[in-house]
Parts: sequence; C-alpha cells; structure tokens
Amino acid sequence: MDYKTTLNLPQTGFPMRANLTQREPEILSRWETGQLYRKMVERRRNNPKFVLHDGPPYANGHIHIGHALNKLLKDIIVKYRGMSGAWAEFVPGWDCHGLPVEHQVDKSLGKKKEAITTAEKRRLCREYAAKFIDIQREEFRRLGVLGDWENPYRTMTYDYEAGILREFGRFVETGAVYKGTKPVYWCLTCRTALAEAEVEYADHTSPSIHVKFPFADPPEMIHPSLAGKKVSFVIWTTTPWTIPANLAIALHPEYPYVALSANGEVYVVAEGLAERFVREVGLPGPKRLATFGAAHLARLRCRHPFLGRDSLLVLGTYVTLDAGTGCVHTAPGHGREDYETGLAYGLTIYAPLDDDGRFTPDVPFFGGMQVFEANPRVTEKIAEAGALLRQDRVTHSYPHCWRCKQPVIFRATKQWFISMDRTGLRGKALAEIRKVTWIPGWGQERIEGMIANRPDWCISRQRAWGVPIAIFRCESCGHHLLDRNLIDHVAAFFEAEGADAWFQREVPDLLPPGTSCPSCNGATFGKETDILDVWFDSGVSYACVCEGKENLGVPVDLYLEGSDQHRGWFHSSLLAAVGTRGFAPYRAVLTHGFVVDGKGEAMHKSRGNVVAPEEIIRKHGAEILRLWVAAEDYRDDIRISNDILDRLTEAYRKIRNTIRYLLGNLHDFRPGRDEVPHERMEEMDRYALVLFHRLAGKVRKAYDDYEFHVIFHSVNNFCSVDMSSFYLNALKDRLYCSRADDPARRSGQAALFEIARDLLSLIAPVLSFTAEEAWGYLPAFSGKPESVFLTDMPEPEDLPGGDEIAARWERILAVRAEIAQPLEAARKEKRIGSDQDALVTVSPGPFSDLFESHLREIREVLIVSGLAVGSVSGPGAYRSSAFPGLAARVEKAPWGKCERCWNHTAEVGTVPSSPALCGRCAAAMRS
RNA sequence: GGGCCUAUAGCUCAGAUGGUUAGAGCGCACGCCUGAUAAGCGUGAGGUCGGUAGUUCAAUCCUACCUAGGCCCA
Repeated sequence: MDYKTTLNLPQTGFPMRANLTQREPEILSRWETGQLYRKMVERRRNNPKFVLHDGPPYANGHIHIGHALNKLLKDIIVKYRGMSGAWAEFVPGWDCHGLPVEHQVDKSLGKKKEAITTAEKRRLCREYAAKFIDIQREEFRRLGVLGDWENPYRTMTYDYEAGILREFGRFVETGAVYKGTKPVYWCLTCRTALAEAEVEYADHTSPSIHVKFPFADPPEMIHPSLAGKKVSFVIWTTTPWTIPANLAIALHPEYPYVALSANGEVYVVAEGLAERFVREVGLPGPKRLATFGAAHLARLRCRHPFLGRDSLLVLGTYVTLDAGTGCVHTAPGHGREDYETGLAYGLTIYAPLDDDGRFTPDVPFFGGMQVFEANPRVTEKIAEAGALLRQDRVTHSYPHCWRCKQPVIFRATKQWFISMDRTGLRGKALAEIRKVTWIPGWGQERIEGMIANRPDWCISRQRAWGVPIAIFRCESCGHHLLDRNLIDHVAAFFEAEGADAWFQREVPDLLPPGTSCPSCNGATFGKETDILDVWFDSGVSYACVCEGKENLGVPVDLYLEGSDQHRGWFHSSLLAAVGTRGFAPYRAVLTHGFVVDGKGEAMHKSRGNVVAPEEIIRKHGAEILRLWVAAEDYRDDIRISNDILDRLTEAYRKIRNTIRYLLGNLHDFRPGRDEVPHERMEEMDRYALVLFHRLAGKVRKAYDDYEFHVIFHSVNNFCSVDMSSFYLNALKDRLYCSRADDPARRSGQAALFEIARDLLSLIAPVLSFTAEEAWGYLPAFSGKPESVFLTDMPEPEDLPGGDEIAARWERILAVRAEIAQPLEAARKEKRIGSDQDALVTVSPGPFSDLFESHLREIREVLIVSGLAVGSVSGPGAYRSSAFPGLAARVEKAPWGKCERCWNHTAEVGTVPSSPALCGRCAAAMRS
C-alpha cells in the first residue's frame, strides 16, 4: 500500500519558481489599482511623521543602476517606517532645468537653433524634460518603489519656478547676493560663455614664449648674495595676449628656486626646471648664484615688461614642474587658478576684452585688437622691451568650442554670486553641519571641508533653460534693483505663467507701476538675462516641496543620496536653507557609495562594463535587484557582477522555498480554530519562536540603523540554518505523520503560522514582491489585511521562559552537531542511508541531564529511529573532542521499518490490523 | 597633486580596550534522501585578514608609508 496519500504533506499554490519577470508586473498593477500607497499613508495619517525628502534625479536619459540603488534604499526606508507606524509619505521629484536638457534640444534643432526664440526653445526643453520624467517614472515604479508617483515635484512646474525665484528673493533680502567677476570659457565666434561640458579639447598650435619680469624690490630680499644684481623672474606662456592682463607671478611655496647668472643678468627659475630652461633659452655659461625657497617672496614685486605697473609675486600649490619655469604668469581675469590666486591676494580680476575678444580701447598698444591677432604684436612688444628670452611654437591640447570648433579663451565676466561671508553664511553653515547626523560619520568631515574652503557661490548661467535671475537694472545709472518685493512681484507672474513670463513680458509689465531707481530716480529698466544655477533650483526643494505641508514639513528627517552629493545637493540645500532660514533643511544625511563592476572599478560606457537595471530586471526580476541593494553594504562602493547576481538568485530561492514550505504546511491550519498558546506548545516550537523573535529584533535594529545588509544576512541565515536545516527538518515527522489535528502537529503549525505571518512583514520592505505574493497564500485570519504592507512590523518579544529554553536548545544543537559526525561516518561506510535508518547509543557525558529530561526531543532533532543512553566504548565509537565524555555509536536500527513514517521501531508488526505500521501510524490511520 | 573613503575565503558579509586553532551563508567537491523534488539533508576543502616598516610581551585590529580602487576637487 502507498501510504503517501495518508500523510499531511505540504500543499500550497505559492509556486516554487518565482517567475519574477512575469509576476512582478501583475503585482505592480494590483498595487496601483488598489491604491496601495494611499492606503499605507492614510492608515498612519496624524501619527508622528517620518519625512524622507527625495533628491531629484535629472530628467534626461533612462535610469541607470545608481538611480536604482538610490531609489530602492529610499523605498526600503519609507516602507519600513510606514509599517512601523510612522506617517511616512514619499514625494518623488525631478530636476528639470539646465544645460544637459538644453544641449539635447540644441542638438536635435541643428541649424534651426539660431532662428528660434528663447520662448520656443524653452518650450522644447520643457517637452523634452517631461518626456524623460515619464520614462523614468515608469522605470522607478517597475522597481517596486511606492510613492506619490501621480504628483511628483518637478522643478519646472510654475509653482516650483515661482518658489525658486522667491527663495532667490529671500537671499537678496539678506544682502548676500552681489554681482562680481569670474573667468569662464568664452567663444569669440559665438560670442557666448561656455560651460565645462561645452568645451572640447583638440590639438592647437600656439606661440610659446619665455619672458623676464625684472624684480623691483631690493634683490637681497630674495637672497643676500644677489645684492646689487639685476634680477628677473622668468615666466613661460602659450598665450602672449594675456600678458597685458598680467598682474602676478606664481611660485610654489615648497619648491626650491635658483638664481642663475648669465649675460650679466640674473634669472630666477625653479631648480627642478633650471636645466631645461638653460637648454631651451640657450643661456650661455650660466652660473648658479643661490638656491632658496619661495615662501618669503610672497607679495614682493616684479615689474611688468612694458606696462608701467607691478606684477606681484604670489604663492600657489598648483605650480608644477611639468613644463615652463616654475614661475607662472598669472592673469586673474584669464585663468581659473589665476582667478583663485587673484582673489586670495586681493588682485583685480582684470580682463580688458569685449564680447568679440577685442582689447578695450584703454589698453595701451593693443586697444581694439582681437586677442589671437594680438599674439604676435604682444610678443613683438615684449621683444622691444628687451624682455623676450625665446619664442617658439608648440602644439598642445587646447579647449575649443563644441559648436563652432574654434579655440576658446578664458575671460572674466560679470556674474551673480551668493557671498559665503558677507552675511556669515559660511560660519552658520559650518555650525549647522555639526547639528546634523551624518551617516556614515565621515560625511561631516567631507562637507565641512568643502564649505570651509569653497569660494562664493556663482549662481549665474548664461543659458536659456532655467529660472531667470529676475533683477532689473536702471538704464540710466546701471544700478541693480536688489529688492525682494520686486522679485516677489515677478514671482507672481511665474506662478501663473511660468518663468517664461520673464522672457515674454516687457519690463513695464513686470514692474509695479511707479517703480523708480533708488539711486538716480530713473524710470527705465532693463532685464537681467542670466538664469540661476540649477543647483539653486534643487537646493531650495525643501522649501518648495516640504515646507509648510501638513504631510511633510521642514526640517525633514532624512536626505539620502550618493557620496557625490556632498558637493551637490547636500551642499546646495544646506546653503539655501541656512542662508535664508538659518538652519539645515535635514536632520540626518545618509550617503551611499557608487556602483562599480565586479572588479571594483567604475562603470564607463567606453570600458563596456556598464550594467543596466533594465537588463537585470529582464533577466532576474526587480526583486533580485532589491535583494542586491539589501545585501551589499552601501556605505562602501557597491559591486555588481554576474557572479554576485547568481549568488543572490540562489539566496533568493532559498528564502522563497523556506516561505513556500511554511505556507505549504499551513494548508489545513485555521487560525482562530487551531492556534495553540505559547505555553502549551512543544518546547521545540517555542524555541523556533524564540529564534524568530531574535531575528525580528536584529532585523528591526538593522532597519532602524540603516544597516540593510544585516537584514539580508540575518534572514538568509534564519531561513537556511534555523528553519530549513534544523527546525523544519526536525518538524517533518510531526507534521506529516501525526493525525491532522494532533496537538503536537497543531503546536508546530501554530509556530509556523506565527513565523510565516511575521516573517513576511519583516522582509516586505526589501522583498516586496515576494512578500506580497506569499501574503496571498497565508491562511486567512480575522483582520488579515489585503496587503502585507498594511500590516505592522512585528515587535520582537521576550517569550516567557525563552532564555531558559534557548540555553537548553543551544546545548541540544551542540549535541546534534557532535552526533552528526558518527552518523556521517556510518553513511560513508554504507551502514545507513538516511538518518532514520540509525539507532544511536550515546554516552552523554556533560549532557546527562539533557538526555534524562529531553531524550524525545533530541531524537526528534536528530531524526533517527532510535536513541538510547548507554555506555559507549570500543573501536567503533565516536568520542567528542569538544565535549569530553560525550561519545556515540551508530548502528543500523534492528527493527522493522514502518511503511508510513519510515521510522524503525519494535512496534512494527505488533499491530495485527496494520502489520506494516508502527503504533502511532496505525492509530493515525484509524481516525 | 589635494580632501574624504575602502581593502578579511571564489561571492556577499561578521569579527575582538590589540590576547588560544579568524567566523557565517552562498558557491565548489564528495555523499545521502527521493513524502519541500528544476526541492531537502550531511560532510569537506578554501584565508600570509592588500603590501612593507614601526609601536607592543603580542597587530587582521594602533601608527607611517606603499599598492589597488571609489567619490569630489585641482
């Protein structure tokens, strides 16, 4: 007879094979039609809030794996907080303005770009951004991220644009906004400023000249041995036209310099470049007079070779020994480092050029001349002054305009800035940083360093797609109307019509009637044409999105972005909030690392090691991506590779199968009817619950501490070790072979039910699809919600007597591990097959108390047919080395095998009605 | 070149004021079971704790330097 059908074998519709690729979209659409997110949030309305404010990704292109990582981390947190009782809404956002979108639009326009109006281009940019918001929204949703996807924030909506401008107005009111000068890339042909991204490097041939600048202070200030000599500092440059704007010569504070005598003069160059200098210039019979550091030379003076002014000696660590002389020609209006140095030494940011790259008329000798044409003239002039040591030509990599392919220049232009120090912004920001919780802690040092050293915030961009710096300029006296009220007045137009109003409306329209210039009383004004840096747009999101909202509010609990955002959004948001409100917009900032390939190297298109989330979803399902996010320690850079995904898929199967087995053994379990109170449970079942509650405690702490990888590892371990290998295995006999309603079986089921129910809640924030799917197969119980996300996070409990039980069962498991040795040996020797074939005789040694009180349980855990206590000795015995005195012998059980439960027992054959069965099975069959 | 960070088995992670043979899961090898079956169980092999030097009675852990890698600057 086949007794299989008489057993209580597991049954469930929850499939072993996940088939995630197909099932996930079904679950997603169920969530959507069921308005799951709304229900989750409404359930917690008016509870204490937890606000995770979404940092807006840029509305360009498809999402990449880094976006996926970021949103999934956020999703895990928001779901967990919601299930733990917090009113946790998630409003996703997008950053819409800015150069990359404008670029794409320009590219698609081609030649038509010239003919189009600003308003028309802005419309196209808006459409472009909207398109990618839709694309990305679907991609994010596909990951299983819950949030208010129908009402995200977008920095280009009219209200948001008005918000940006109002925040700018607040800054104006504080007095931190000023117009200053800063060098930018400038294309003479296109007559426009270029962003870094618009510059391409290509080979270009430039003049190369060595020029001497006579030292103007007493030479002994350089070195005593130079007293009375004619001393010059020698510079090298490939842009002779910038010599008229030379205001300084930079030296490295730590490099040694030498004074070389030749031709009756003395030349100063860096020691490390002296030999090269002598060779290149062809200096005859140079003699080294002195070697000295440069630190004491700061602010001493040289003389400009042909203009009647000084050139200051300054120090800069960017001076290198790669080329030149180690004495660097510095024109603060024509170079990035020159500019920084200029600011540090209080030099004028001097760039006497017009938009066509022609010298302004006040420049002696070269007024009206275009810079590239001026190169030879300047060189001539230097030669005329007797300061030219050598001229040559050099081919090197040089910046060119991405559009017209012409070489560009670096030129100081007027820009709007937010001052870091006029209003004490820097100091206040640094103080606020210390009040924020940075996770991991080093984030604080990182942002502190940046805030402490950063220059003023240049908020001007000479572009079309953005929010205009809505400032009016008096046409008669040039005064700027820095007035918050006027800005708010314009913001009202933005609110109604968008920021396009600035471009489409005339000045009198935009100004309140009767506005006059406070400086000259003039009444005609012009509009500023610059737009705001997009970092300003996103930096004020806390104000535009969260502030004053019942469901959100400021400061928010958490910002969570990649570590690059210390320079980006964390940074701009901090300055925006501290500058206008005096406090940081966030209570805590969590940073994750970057996604790198299996070798730990950055992903680059050119390297071909980019992994697209879409590809992983197609191959494995979004759930595996979610598991990946939870498995890796995000504080480091996090790796992804096929190997890693394969390992995770394995782990996923194990977890899924464990859940499936739990559900399968609950098919006939009716909560309410069959539940067993803890105190009446079998001790092994109570121990299983203790193990689960330990897991719950560990996992909840991990969620609270944002240590998600601990969740994965704990759950994985729980499923493989505590459940599958130990508990579920040992429980089989009771579950399968007992009468369906046998109290021992119900005891096990009651434990399984509790574990299954709470385990699903516990893992739902991470394994959202699987937990939800499995939830549908969990036996119905009174008050069972339609979704696992409408349950509460399980509270870890200290079960009565739990510690005592745990201590005892840890010993039982230690015994089990020992006895596994002789069992394995017996199997190797083919004396037994399964453990159920075995009769084990144990000499319990230090465990004699256990064997006296829990012999039945130990046998159950070992899954052997016979367990006897006796004295074990002789050559066939296993002696434990970990527990001296513990010994065991394994032999084949000498009894008949019950055909139903496969246990060997002396009872087999003693029941006349069922000669093939043991007593228990015979009884079970009768009922 | 500067700031911040990382390095423990093939993979993902633990680890301890510095103190016996550095752990887990997965993978791998071998075996068992065939009543969780494209499942389940067991046993085993795998690590100079990135490298070098130093502090110390003792360093995977502290210090310095180096190497490799990441982010941000220049």
